[in-house]
Amino acid sequence: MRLYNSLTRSKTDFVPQDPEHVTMYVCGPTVYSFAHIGNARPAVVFDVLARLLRHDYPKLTYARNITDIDDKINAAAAKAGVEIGEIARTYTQAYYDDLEALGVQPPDVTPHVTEHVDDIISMIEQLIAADHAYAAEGHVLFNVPSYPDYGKLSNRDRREMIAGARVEVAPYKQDPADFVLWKPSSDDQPGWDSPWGRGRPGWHIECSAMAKAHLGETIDIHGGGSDLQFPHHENEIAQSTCAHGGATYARYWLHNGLLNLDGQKMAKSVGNVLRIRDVLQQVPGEVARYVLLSAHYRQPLDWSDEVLTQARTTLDRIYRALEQLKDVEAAQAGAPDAVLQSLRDDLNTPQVFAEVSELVRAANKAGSDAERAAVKGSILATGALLGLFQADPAGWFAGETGDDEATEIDALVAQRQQARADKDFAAADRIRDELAARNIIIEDAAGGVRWRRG
RNA sequence: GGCUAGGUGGCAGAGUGGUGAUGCAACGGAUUGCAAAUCCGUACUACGUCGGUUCGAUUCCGGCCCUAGCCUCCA
Repeated sequence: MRLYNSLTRSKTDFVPQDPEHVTMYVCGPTVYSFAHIGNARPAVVFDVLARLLRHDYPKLTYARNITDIDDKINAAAAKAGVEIGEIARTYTQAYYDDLEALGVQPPDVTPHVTEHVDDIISMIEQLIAADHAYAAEGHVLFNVPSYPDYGKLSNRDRREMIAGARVEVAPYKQDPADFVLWKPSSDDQPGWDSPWGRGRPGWHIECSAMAKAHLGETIDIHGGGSDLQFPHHENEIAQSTCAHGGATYARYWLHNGLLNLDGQKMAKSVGNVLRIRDVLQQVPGEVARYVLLSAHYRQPLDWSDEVLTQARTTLDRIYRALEQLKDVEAAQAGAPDAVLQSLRDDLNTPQVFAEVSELVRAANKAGSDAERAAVKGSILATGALLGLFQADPAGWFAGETGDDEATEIDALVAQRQQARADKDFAAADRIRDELAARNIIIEDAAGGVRWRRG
């Protein structure tokens, strides 16, 4: 498997430190509001990577955190007049629900910051003991000059950053680039007792502490959005490396490209957010998932109604082929080599979709039962790696149709079939028009009639 | 201003130093009671721009233009 490592800015062979046990950590959300579709991209992309790693290696431990201590959560709670925990719980559950709808398998571990405050405190103590951090006015700060490699991941020169003059200068900082590991809480703010008084962790330390707690000092793969490369991941590297006596923190850094809406990145801070649940009102989760995988994960992805429509059309075509094969038992052959090779080439999902379309054509042309069984097995096995194509085809085409309505439609379709058998095409077309008016499209396939939502 | 990605046919989107993926849309044909679907085929003179290297560049190198991201919270 080859992966593009942001740290070396090159595609390299992936060699796990322990081939018997691969470890991966992905930055999860801060739960202060509903997740938007851009937040879904890393979840979906790294879900596919996790599936591939499980396919290729005997064991994977995949951790994706929930950041449930954050000043934005505090602000949301204050605004809503509820406890912090309630905000965190509400949006954590919403995140789980949204991802489930997108076919994302739960990671092996979902660490919460609130459960790791002790780990955070002890890591900060280690950093202070090693002279990489210092306490000042109730804060604890990481001393950036103490780590000469700082800036390596984001290819940034410290002096130039300071020249940018956008770093916050605070009187208690020894160096303008120093960042907060721990900060004091006022009485009305959530806080935890610590050697430096009652306070709460800064933004970056939680990932370092949780990765260590669940995956050890050196992890194989660390993923997240490209906007986290600096400062978040840079700071994680500094903290973890310095706390662990120089041990490598993450061996492969993977960053997904951002999602654009109207040519601009989608972000809560920009205000052009499209929530996952808004998208799910519009299309099935699988359509959204297909769109998220339709561009290479490192490329920017423009979200629009057009790409949703195209994804739906493509999935219709795939499910149509599977529907034709519904009476064929799929061969247990696994995904085709071409598919595996494409996925192992830095997760080239667009290439995989090209291969899927070849499979679909082969399915539509297949003459023998053996061929049909083989190609069905290939499509389903490919889909299992992508988290797609696993739905029941009839259910896919019925969409949101209720059982009662489906029964009624089935009856009308049967009537039309009888009319056609009687060569009463006027009656048959009348029924078809009637259904068309309800946005139901009839397809007279070789093996029988099929109907779908238009 | 610094750093990092990109700029591919009507749209989406891979990829490659020399036989121009794939899907959608378009067009023609087969099939069909008619449609839809499916299959076959065609086309769009596709690779931001100007130079360089090369027998040959969309693919390598350099300049320029443009876009997005990061440099501050952000997936």
